[in-house]
Amino acid sequence: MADPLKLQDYAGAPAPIPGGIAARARAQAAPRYLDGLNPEQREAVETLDGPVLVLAGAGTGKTRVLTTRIAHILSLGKARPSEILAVTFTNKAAREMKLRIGSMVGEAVEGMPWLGTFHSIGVKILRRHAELVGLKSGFTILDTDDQIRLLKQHLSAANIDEKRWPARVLANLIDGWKNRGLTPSQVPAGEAASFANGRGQELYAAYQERLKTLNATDFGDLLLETIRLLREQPDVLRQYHHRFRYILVDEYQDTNVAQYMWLRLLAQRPQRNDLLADGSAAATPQRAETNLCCVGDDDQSIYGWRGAEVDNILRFDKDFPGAKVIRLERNYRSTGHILAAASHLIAYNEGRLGKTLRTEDELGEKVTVSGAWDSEEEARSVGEEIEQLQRKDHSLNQIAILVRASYQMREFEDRFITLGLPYRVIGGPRFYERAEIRDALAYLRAVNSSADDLAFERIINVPKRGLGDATVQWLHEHARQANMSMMDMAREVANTDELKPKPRQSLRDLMANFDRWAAQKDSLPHTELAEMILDESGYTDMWQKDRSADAAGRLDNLKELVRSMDEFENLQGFLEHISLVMDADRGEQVDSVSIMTLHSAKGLEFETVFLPGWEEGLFPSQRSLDEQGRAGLEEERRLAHVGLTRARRRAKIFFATNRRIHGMWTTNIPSRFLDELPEADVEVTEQKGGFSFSGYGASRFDRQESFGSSYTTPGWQRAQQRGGFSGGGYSGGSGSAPSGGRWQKTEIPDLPRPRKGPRTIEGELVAKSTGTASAYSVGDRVFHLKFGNGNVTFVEGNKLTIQFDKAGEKRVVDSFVERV
DNA sequence: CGCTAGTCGGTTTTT
DNA sequence: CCGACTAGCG
Repeated sequence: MADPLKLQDYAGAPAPIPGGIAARARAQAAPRYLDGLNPEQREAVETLDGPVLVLAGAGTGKTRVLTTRIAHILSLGKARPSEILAVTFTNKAAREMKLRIGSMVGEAVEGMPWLGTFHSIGVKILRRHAELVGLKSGFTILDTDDQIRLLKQHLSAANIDEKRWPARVLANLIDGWKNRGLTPSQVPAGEAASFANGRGQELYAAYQERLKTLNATDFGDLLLETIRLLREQPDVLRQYHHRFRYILVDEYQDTNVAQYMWLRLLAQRPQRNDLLADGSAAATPQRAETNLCCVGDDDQSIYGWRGAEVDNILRFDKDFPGAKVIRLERNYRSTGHILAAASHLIAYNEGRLGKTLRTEDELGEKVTVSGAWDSEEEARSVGEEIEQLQRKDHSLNQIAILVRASYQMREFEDRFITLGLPYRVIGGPRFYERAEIRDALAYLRAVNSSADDLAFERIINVPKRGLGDATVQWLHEHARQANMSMMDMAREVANTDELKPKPRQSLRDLMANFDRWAAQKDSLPHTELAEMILDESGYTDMWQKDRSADAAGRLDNLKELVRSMDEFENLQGFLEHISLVMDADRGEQVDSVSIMTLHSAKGLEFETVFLPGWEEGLFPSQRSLDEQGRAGLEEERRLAHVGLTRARRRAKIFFATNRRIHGMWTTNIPSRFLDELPEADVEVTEQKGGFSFSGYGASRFDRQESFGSSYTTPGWQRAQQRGGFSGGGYSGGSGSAPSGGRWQKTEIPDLPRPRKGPRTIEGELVAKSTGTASAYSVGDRVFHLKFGNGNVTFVEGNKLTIQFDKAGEKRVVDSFVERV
């Protein structure tokens, strides 16, 4: 620690006398960090003893309460930084919390080793006591990809047809069991039977067995094994009970059963007598208290589908008797109309604790609802509105488009590319999940430990070096028989004539490389080692030769990876943390519109939020309804609530009558959520008398005959053929065959619709053209970030028409391309 | 072994 | 429509 003295100062001593006086003195000085908290927030910060549940509605200062509470504990000397357990769900949240605590208490935050995600804290505990659960402390953590590859091996070993019973499905099943804290023997018979004719449980058990031999865990084990450890080793449990004087949990509504069990073990301390074994425990009066503080919002629980149990938060006061429940209902984010709309909507949910959000802000703009004929027009409207805002000097960084499903994004991307409107897509594959990163890591893992079969297998033929399935299979079997790692087996067999000459030579070269790298592992700085490995293995070369659009990006990612290794002491340290902590937080500084899913928007806020796709079937998602029934609907509604409450000043909802999903045109009716918005806070735009606010029976958004302008979209043409949209848009028929179902997919034969791009939008394009001649001319070879390489075929002002090698013909603004 | 043409199946995402 | 995965050929 950089400055132990300062740390001591904050921490105080457990003994009551010096800390007490100092604390009182500080309290009288009315610590500055408490300034500006409202009474409820203050109560949440100052109620330190016993279980506390803080129900923090959207925008009510949840993180502030959490961080201030920690600062408060520290400055009162109630606990040392190392005696506080603070749990979040994501690394991002943990980082942010650390940052904010740091800004209040300074370096003391560096002494908080127990601030992190459930998983990272689980690892920390497990590494210390690994032998007690049958692991060695250097165990590796497998991610989903490794997990699936391992399961594939098991499936083929068990002679199970992978077509019928995919490894993916089994992985999900096992994950689900682990989320619920179930070990193989605890899996309910009925569920185990659902996979491979009742062999699910057996496979789960075999998989766990295999993990132990590999000295590996998957993500679920990080929780499950910790639970097992704490249950089976009372001494260890006592040690942590003693250590953690205060426990704080963020986003409690997202906890799953395993996390809940984990938490309860740590938080539900035995009564005081049990603790008196330790001398210092007797000295402090509240030792036996469960100083647990959970912060969450049942109305923002949107991860039920991956095991989160809203129930955990709903019954908190039963689990922790005497719990104090504090509601934070003053919203500091959104204007009146937005908040009213969101509150009214969420009130339709039955399973909730119930909060009433208030704001002292002005009413502001009403939430707008706009209809569009199809998703293309929807994207066009959103684009126009954004450009209007842009003209009024609104920052694009303060604008977000929040969609239900990621396939909705493309439409906006296409449109924004045409307009030359900068945007960024948030989410998508995360940094460490990208193939190139995983490959690079596999090389490093294999060099670091010759026992890491999974890593070795991943890169044995990447780049292609003539070591295909046959060779890998051979190595696999023989390594297993000889009870040695694949790498060791490979090293041996490379010098015999058991393999055909070609693979043998390849293998020999590869192993020579590995030996050389391993020899330099300790002498060379690990970043240099990494660069060397990536170069000499031919991996960098492979991407440099690749001419696809994302190859450049991948090379950047690799550079980024090597850069990020700098922060670690050595290769070992880097690899230990990488599997848990690696995520791309490379904040683009360019002013741009954010496009993301509603899920990934949780916790964020923007001045203006666009919410497209509010249609039955899409939002609420039909699948959610089918699979989860009412619970599914309520979760979708919470998602809508999350979406609306992301907006500070403007929320703009859209729905499209026609949408192309997977190449099929579907006709949808407006979302029921639209009917659940309060009339007084909503403004329906861009319709000429079509919408009548007729109460909740017949949707007031159902009737759509009256969009005035002329449209050339397929949906419109189809509608005209059919004679308009009477009948509420339910019918999905193509005109010939009658359609039964409401969500019937309808294939439209290729109508003579205008070619995508130029024609329908010519007017706008010309109007926006800068007039200055483009620096490009016909025939130029250019590179585009999204579309890759192509040739310019037409130039008009700053707009280029480009024939891309892979993506086909597109029209883009010239600032989006560069010459190659 | 590696490439390519065909099939299949497509919410939401963290660790 | 578009990507991921596989069977089957060179």
